[in-house]
Amino acid sequence: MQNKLFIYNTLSRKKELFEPVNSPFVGMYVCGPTVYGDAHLGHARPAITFDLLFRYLKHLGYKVRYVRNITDVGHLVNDADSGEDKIQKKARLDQLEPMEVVQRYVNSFHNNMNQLNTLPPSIEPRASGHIIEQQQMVAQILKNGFAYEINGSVYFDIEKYNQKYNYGKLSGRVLEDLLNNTRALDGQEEKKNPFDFALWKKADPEHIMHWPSKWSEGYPGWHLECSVMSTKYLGDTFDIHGGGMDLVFPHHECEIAQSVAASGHDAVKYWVHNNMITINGQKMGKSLGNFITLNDLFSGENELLGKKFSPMAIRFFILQAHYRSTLDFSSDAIYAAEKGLHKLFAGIETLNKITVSEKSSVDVKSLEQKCKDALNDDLNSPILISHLFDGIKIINSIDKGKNTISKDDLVLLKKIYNVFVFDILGLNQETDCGSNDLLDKAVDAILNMRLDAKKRKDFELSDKIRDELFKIGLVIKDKKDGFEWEITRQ
RNA sequence: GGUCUCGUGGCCGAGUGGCUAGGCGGUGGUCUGCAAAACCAUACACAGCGGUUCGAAUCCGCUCGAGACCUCCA
Repeated sequence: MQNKLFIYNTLSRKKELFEPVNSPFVGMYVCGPTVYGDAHLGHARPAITFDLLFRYLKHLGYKVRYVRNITDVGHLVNDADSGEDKIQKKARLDQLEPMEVVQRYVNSFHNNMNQLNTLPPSIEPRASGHIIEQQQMVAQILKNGFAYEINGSVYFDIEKYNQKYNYGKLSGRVLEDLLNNTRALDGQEEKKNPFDFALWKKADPEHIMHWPSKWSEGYPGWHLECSVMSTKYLGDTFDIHGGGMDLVFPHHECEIAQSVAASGHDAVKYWVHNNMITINGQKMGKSLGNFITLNDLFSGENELLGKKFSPMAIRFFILQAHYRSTLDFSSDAIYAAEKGLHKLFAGIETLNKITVSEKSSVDVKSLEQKCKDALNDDLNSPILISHLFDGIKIINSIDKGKNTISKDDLVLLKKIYNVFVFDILGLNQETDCGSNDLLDKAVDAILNMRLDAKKRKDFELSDKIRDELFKIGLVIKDKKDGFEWEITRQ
């Protein structure tokens, strides 16, 4: 294996050599959204991070099955195990059928994910479609003695589990410490222990999303769906489980406990977590209300923005930071990313024009190696991008005649940009959305008249044309033998 | 309060015990009728104080500051 991918495993807190359980097959499960609102910038991060991983693993030749769930039931608004279902709440507020809410936001999510050019997962299972499987897992955990039933609800018995296994190994928590520092929460009377969590919850009379079971008319607990759906589609033991860092505790910790309690062994080999996007240094999140939806970013309709940003600018913005670092949002930061992306694509256009020589005065092979090394080092996309910018400098120097490139090297150089920029980073060149054939011809006609004016040295007229076009959003770029123009984004 | 993470130049953001990160912005230049765009070249940094070391921004300790998780959260 020439490529050795190292990936940071939250479980060991180390970068580990990636070796699939059953090579060349790779199973990857990523926690998807709870669909009760439009996706915001925070949702874009795991989507893009694991899209990058998905693409890179495929590039390395693995057969990857990528499963990302849709949570359409079971998450509660308030305290753990009491309170109202988020989707139900939203349905009540909007006077919609719960599944209507789900469908609306699933559609919106898919649309946003397409805009960001993330590849669709291989399987996108929904919690509501796996109620029976979840009940089966609850039964198995009960049978194994790590859960108890009370008043029609079933709770996971943390203390019992911790006697035999280690609850807290993912998040580095110690159960005793947790117990000593518990906040007082309401609605926990039924539980033996505050850290016990619901596997099955009896529905209150007003609760409209519920299913029959042998314990009660109720609904599944909020950690269960991932344990169930990941192993159902990826097998008892699979390679990668991903998600946001905020899910490490308690969500993923509980998932581990459930899986181990049910099957006796861990299901996941590598736990991979992306960090948060912050705004003014603080986590962007639904509950804090400081989030910006992707739709707002793309349309510019937000006070914080002052300008709209293309999906690719957002994608590039996220890829310019390492996935395990926080990334601070600001309009300026995304603007900078957008400009950088423009420069990258301009360089690639130049690459497609440069001419070959007998020999190369540049080292293309080492550029390729640096790009590979960057990704192999825990998906270091910012380093990869910095090398790609170095390459752009080389491309420009060849174009200007300061360096030369051989035919073979040019082929390789083009391959590098195709593979890394388009295939792996998943960037694409967006077509000008406002552009069309008629507009192209009209602007060309005007600019040809401007060219005539310039030849007559009628600069007053030519400048006026340039200024007027600029005002309506067109930038004119004069060239030695003509002109180019493009639409500026507002 | 407990556990953990982080503090890099105007901004975003890599990295690391000795070798330029990169992008945006700034400045200077090439180009241009002038601009713009593009390209080239540059300056600006490692929170503070100690310690380890031939050498630390990088390791250790302390101080200050910010944040995450402990409740749904990507």
